[in-house]
This record gives sequence, C-alpha cells and structure tokens, in this order.
Amino acid sequence: MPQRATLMEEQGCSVRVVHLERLVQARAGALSPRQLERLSALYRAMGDPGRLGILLALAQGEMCVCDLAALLKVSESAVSHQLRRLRDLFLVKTRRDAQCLYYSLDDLHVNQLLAVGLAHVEE
Amino acid sequence: MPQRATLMEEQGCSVRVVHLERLVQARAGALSPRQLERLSALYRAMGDPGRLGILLALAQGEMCVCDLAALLKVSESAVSHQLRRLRDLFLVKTRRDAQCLYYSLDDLHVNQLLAVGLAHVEE
DNA sequence: TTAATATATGAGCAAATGTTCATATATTAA
DNA sequence: TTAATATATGAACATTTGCTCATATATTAA
Repeated sequence: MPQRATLMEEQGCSVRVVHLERLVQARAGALSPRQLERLSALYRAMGDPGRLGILLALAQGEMCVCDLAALLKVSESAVSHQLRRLRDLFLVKTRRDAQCLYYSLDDLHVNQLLAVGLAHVEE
Repeated sequence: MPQRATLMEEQGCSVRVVHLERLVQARAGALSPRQLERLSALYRAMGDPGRLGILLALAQGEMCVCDLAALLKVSESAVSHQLRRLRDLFLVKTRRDAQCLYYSLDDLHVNQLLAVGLAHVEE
C-alpha cells in the first residue's frame, strides 16, 4: 500500500493519488450526479434557520401559513416561499380546510432527520 | 377553536393568528436561537454537493485529502476548505499518519443522517 | 539544516440564496 | 356576483457562499 502520492493522468491533468484502491472503491459506490444533487438539495433546504424553524414547529403538529408567520416573526410571503421549497422536496405536505392550508411533515424520514440532527448538536 | 384569523398586537405590529394555542405550544418547544443556528449549520454543511460527496465517500472508509480531491475532481485547496468546515461542525475527524491526514466520519449520527436522507430521496 | 511533501488558511471575486414588494390565484361569505 | 380572506408567485436587490490564487504551516527525508 503506497504511502506517498503518485501522479496520475486524468482528463489531461496530472492528479496526485495516494490510495488508488480507495478511489476505485469510492467511485464504485458513488451516487449518480442526479441523486447527489437531490440529496444535497434536501439537506440544503433544512439548512436555513427560517425553514428549519418551520420544520421543528411542524414536528409538534400541523400549522397554517399565517400561524407559522406569526411564530417565526417573518412575513407570510416569506413563509410561503419557504414552504413551497420544502414541499417541492417532499419535506412537508398540505391539507386544506376552507381557506386555510395546514402544513405538516411529509413522512417519518423528516422526523428522523430532525431527531438525529438534534442529538448530534446536543451532545 | 377559531377558524378565522384574529389580529394580535406583537412588538407594535399587528399579526394575523388563527390558532393561538398552537403558537404558544410551538414557542414553548422551540430551540434557542443559538441551538437553531447550530442545527441549521449542520444541515447547511451537508447541503453542498461537494461536501456531501466527501461525506458519502468517507461513509465507506477513511480517505486523505489528495485522494478526496482526485475523487471529486476539485483542487486540494477547495477540499481542504470544505473539510475544515465539516470538522468545525463535528461531521468529520482526522487521524494523522506521517504527512497524510486521514479523514473519517466523526460519529454514528453522521452515518444515520446520510442513511435517512438517502432513504428519503430513493423512495 | 535544507528541501520536499501534504495540508491549511486568508483575501477577493463570481455565483447562489432569501427577503421584500407588488400582484395573482383560490376559497368562502354576503 | 362581488368582496373579503388566505396563500402563492415573479422580479429585483442585498447578503451569503464556495472557489481560486497566493502564501503559510507541519511533517519527513536528505
């Protein structure tokens, strides 16, 4: 097993590589660019304090748009934009009752992501 | 239980609220601003395709900086910047062997966050 | 000690992001 | 149907973010 980098030719550029077998293994197990983009978009959506505040509030039960706006002290328009993004990524879902749209977490994965993240931050 | 919004005075501004009891409940269970910032920073760090690629590679075993750079086809400097951020948030840790620094996932929470996220995206 | 290797860091710049404001749509009440 | 309520959306602007380039630090070999 080499401990020093060797120079490899890749796409016309020379690249330093120490453990070629790890590179090969990592590439074999890598996601497709499309999957990688979807997964990173999921975490990115949770990475804004405003949107995360929405998700944490919904973890305790469904809420409508104007209550979320009041809770987070931002405009209803801003909340609506954030909710759209969360919905596009299947992080939240809606239920309509008259004029109100009630938002809640989409599935158990979202609860789990929040729980594990919290555990990591609280240690 | 009111179905229509009532106007509340909050910090000098009037705010529409439909379900006051949900608001009170959500505020009681809310994180401190500091915790919210830390948690969102955690997800935000995972939300970049480059950094996520690093984490997914490390989920299969430790790697050094130059191998990661070769794998992800970016400069070693860029990888180093990304690794620093991941390390600051306790997502990765290091082990030194001679000149090489070997990076690996910091604890099981990180594996779990990746696994749950993948499950959510793959459904 | 000096040179070479491996990684880290700071400043600056281009690209991505979140909010606001104005306006649009959808549902219900009159 | 018309007015009122609740939410959604598009464009524009200010902030944040991630990369590059140059340089710095740390470890080992000579």
